[in-house]
Amino acid sequence: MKPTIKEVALEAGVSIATVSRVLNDKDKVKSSTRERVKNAVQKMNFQPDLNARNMINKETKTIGMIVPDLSNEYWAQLFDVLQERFWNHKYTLIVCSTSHKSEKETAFVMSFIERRVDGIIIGSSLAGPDNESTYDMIKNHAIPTVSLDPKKRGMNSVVGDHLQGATDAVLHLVNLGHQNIAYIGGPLIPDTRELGYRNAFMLNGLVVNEALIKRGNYMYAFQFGYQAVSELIEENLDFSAVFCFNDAIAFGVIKGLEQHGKSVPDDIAIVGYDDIQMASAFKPALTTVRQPIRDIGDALAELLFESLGMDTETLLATPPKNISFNMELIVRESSGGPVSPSKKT
Amino acid sequence: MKPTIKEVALEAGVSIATVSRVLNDKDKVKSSTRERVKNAVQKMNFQPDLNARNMINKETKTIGMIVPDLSNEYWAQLFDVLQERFWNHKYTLIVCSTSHKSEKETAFVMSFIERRVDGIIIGSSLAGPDNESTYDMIKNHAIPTVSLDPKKRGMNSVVGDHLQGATDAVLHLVNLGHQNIAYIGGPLIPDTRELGYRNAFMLNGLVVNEALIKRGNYMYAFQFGYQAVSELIEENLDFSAVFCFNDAIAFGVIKGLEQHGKSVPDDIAIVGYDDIQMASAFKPALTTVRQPIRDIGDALAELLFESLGMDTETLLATPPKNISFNMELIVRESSGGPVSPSKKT
DNA sequence: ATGAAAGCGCTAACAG
DNA sequence: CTGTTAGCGCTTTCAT
Repeated sequence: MKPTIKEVALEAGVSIATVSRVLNDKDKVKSSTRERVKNAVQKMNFQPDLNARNMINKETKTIGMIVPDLSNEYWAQLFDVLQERFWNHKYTLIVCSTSHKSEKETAFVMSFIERRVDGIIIGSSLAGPDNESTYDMIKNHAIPTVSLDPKKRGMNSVVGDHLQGATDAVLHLVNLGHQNIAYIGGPLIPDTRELGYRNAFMLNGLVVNEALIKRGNYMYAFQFGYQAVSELIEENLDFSAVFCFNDAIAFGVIKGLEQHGKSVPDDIAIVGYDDIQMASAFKPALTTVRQPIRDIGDALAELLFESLGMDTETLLATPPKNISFNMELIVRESSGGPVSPSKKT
Repeated sequence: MKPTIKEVALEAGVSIATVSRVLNDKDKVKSSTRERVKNAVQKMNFQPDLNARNMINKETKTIGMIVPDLSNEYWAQLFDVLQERFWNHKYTLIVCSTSHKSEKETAFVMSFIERRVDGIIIGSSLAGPDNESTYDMIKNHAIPTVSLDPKKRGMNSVVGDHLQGATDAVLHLVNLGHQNIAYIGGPLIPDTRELGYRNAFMLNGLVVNEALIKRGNYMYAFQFGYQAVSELIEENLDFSAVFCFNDAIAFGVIKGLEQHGKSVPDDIAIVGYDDIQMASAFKPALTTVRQPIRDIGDALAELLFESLGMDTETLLATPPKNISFNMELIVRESSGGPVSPSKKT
């Protein structure tokens, strides 16, 4: 058995209170006794039990985070940024990946509550009836939360302005002369990127061909893109460009296109979203929309820390903050650019 | 404040012991009282505090996992597989990403000990003096551990047979007629893949040109590959093929090669390692060595559960198990194949 | 079948 | 400065 504070006290010939004191060095302790205690701690290889501590402090120094898919580089990187931030404040970040299954989200939140996490970060945002109760649970337990989705039920949120990002992306394609632009979406509902897609059409007085929109609650983004574009081709639809929900889907789309003898960007222009590492390396290099992950992570952490410092009353009374970040269109080969992203109608 | 068992007991008009009983439905409780308690629980939205429970049960239902880099798809996928397995057994998996910094490994292990995790999974395996103490700490505290590195200090381990995998990969290149094969390694020391590389040379009576080996403790695999191959070119070295530690590096290498006007596989043949999703989509499609992630994850989980069920004495007395998995060479375009992987000298 | 009471390992008053 | 004591929220004997 691991040694407890009692054993250490015995070894050092002091009371457990004194041991506790040198451990937390709050109260004054005579330096000679302090030394004795420290030696005992060292000798017995003692590590205080964080859980026992937390029970008293009414906090767990733990943050729970839910993401839709950790294999997605965007989420992996965001996690990295956040883990770093929280670690510096002695918090442990627990991630749970839902693999786009909404029932899991609820289960994860329940487990977070059982574990008494100090805060929650919601990265996924699936639709469905389950979720209402999920958010209610969080509200009921008054747990500081930041969502990565816009204005979700009065929660704090940090979001990319995907309406702007998607609009820019599709505008770029329109400016290149494309009229029949397909959209291969993600599992999000509602999807701001789709809105941006429609917005770009509206701005140009164009009409969206609904048949050119594919949505899906997929498991593997890459495969989904591959499959969706294959359907588009097999349905004999006329399109000269595809805007994709994210880069992984875009890669799948490109692969699918090539498999069907189409070349990118000569036959079909492609724009992705996220600007993951591989985007610039891919052949053709991917035109995409870059998310400022670091900034998003920093803002998120800051917002959560703010809430963490409040008592329940203040927390409940404070209106949620919604922070938004601009997205940047990166033009590369896959869209048949280069064209300046600012070159609007 | 969240309701405690006391409040529930009051509400239901029973003692806390009874509430505890229906919560764990161990002892017999009259069905009428059980109902009353259940209603109270429901009404007050009560969730028992897992930490308080764990304090008594001497377990935390938590497993700590350390990986070198979560943005690496291999680790992300392995985490996914493991999270699923452990979740089914009511365990929470905490991942920590070291970003290849060995000091972090020690820090994470210490935090795991403080949190009294029930088990540890070590995915990274960095060299350096720090690590000795890290492993000693785990040993001292008698925490069930499975390493993803071979035979590390008498620990359980589940590993891919990278000696075999790398040997096959390089043999493939040799069979294709290459003699000057560079190796761009990873942060691991010792590195079995490098050994496989050397082994393939030995098997063919060839001599390794040490100048063609690049190693590095990098942050971003892709960039490292890019940079390493650029150095190779700038140093004016003669090589016609590159074997890479992983696929992300391979992509960087290909990018770097193209940037210097070399074409893959016509000028230079490339073989990667891992077979991540993108490998088949990349242009040229990447010849690589596939790791059986699912199998590795399953074996790992099983091994850890086995240890979890032992008392300290048995645990310490049980000799470590070392499970190894075969790797599979997947021949695609980047090596200038196709050649059957079994076609040896 | 149920309640009272003794802790789990630790911190935080409260006395000396 | 340091020891004693009362809990944190829960499980688990031991009685009843």
